[in-house]
Amino acid sequence: MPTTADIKLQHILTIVELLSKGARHNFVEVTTGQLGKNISRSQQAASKHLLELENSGYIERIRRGQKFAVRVTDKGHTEIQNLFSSLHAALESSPAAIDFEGSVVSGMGEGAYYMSLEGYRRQFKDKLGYEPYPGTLNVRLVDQLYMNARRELGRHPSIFVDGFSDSTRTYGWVKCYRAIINDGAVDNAAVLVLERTHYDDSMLEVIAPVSIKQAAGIKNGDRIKVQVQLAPAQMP
Amino acid sequence: MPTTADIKLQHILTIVELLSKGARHNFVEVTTGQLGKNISRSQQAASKHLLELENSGYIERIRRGQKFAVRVTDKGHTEIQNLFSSLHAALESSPAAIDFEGSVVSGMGEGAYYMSLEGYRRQFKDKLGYEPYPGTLNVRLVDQLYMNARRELGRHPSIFVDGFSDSTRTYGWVKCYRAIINDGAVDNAAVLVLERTHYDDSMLEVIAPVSIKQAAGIKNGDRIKVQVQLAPAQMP
DNA sequence: ATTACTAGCTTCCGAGTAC
DNA sequence: TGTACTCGGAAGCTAGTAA
Repeated sequence: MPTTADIKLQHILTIVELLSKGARHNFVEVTTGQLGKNISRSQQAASKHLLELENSGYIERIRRGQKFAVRVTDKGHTEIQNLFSSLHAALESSPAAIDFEGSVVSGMGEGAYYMSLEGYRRQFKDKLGYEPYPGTLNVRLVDQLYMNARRELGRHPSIFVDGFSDSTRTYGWVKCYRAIINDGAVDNAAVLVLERTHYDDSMLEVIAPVSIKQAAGIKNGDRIKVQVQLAPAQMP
Repeated sequence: MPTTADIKLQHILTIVELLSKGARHNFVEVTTGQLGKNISRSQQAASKHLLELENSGYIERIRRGQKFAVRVTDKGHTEIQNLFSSLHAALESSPAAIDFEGSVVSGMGEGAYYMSLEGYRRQFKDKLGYEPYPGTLNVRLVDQLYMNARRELGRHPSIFVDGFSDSTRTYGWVKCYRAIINDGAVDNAAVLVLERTHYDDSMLEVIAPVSIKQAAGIKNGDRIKVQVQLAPAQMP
């Protein structure tokens, strides 16, 4: 629960604008007209904001002839810092993991075949650190909710396996995402997003260095949880 | 000018609350009642917020029976990041300097006497890196604006010179702030804030390794600019 | 020119309630 | 239980204008 105290949301833009004019430590001259323009409000609204902020002790004003010189007080600065911290926490607290749930289905064998090609296997070894156990585990997602997440999975940064071609045809790229099966039964699996897939968004294809079915003690039709680990979020 | 785009201020709390519940990558179940409580609004308001955010593409919802599962979209996340960046810039952009303007007055000689005591001089040498030119320069501030700033100068982090005592009496501490005179005519001066001062808020006492009057080419009565350099702002 | 008051409009919120 | 509709009141904004 964000602890944004008792400052009015509407006043944030005003204080931010003042701060960016350097009003943290020095009194700066601002006209209500200019301020209004900068916060996309009328001159009158800006005037009201300043009055309210002054009455609440968030800013300090000194008459300079007809204009005012304004400075943000410690109280005002603290409020903005609190909001900043709330945003920081909210943006950081992303667990950077996407949870899926589905049921194990017998693969079509097709995916398993492609993934066994030397052109892919060599890259898996290089980039994932292991040669996958033969075959891919197919997971049929059980809820629209997971399908939506699946659809956008490929947009996240991935371990990228390049496509290649042999004498007869070309093979598309594969994006790999490290994943954990059933809360840790297998902790170094990888979910694959294929350039040319034969499945829709309701299917997840998973590989691992070992047999997932065996390691997790599951069989076709069983429920399975797949947690995709994303790269740590980047902060600007 | 902050570039906070077209998201409504009122919706920020809602998105932040959703994000802190982990709704960045996964759909999370939230009831409008609970959400309303957490953002200090009614259930109805929360419901309206979600509807508007959904229509604007900032969040995505999926019906789960009677409840909803909600996720923040990239668009929504970007908006919050933009606001975050604005705040960051506003809080950072503090030039961390306080400007003063005043006129040079002949000191009372008193300050100069105290500052020449060995108990102070040794610490100046240690902590400022130089032995001050004998005497302090006194600056009478010319505007209420500067006096207000002067009053709170002592609250900022300083180079602290301890008090001491000799056989006859005790001497108070001195807070030093590095300062620049007349845009660089002297760039290693220091403004002093004394525990026991005999001046009011309209006076600034300045020392430097050289004669400020001589280095800046000024005499009593002349206008002078003193820019106090604060330590870089700390970010939580 | 600048601040800020008033009047009126729009937006936002909360209560009651349908589903 | 849940969501979300309508409606009345509160809050915020703008235009006009006084000082």
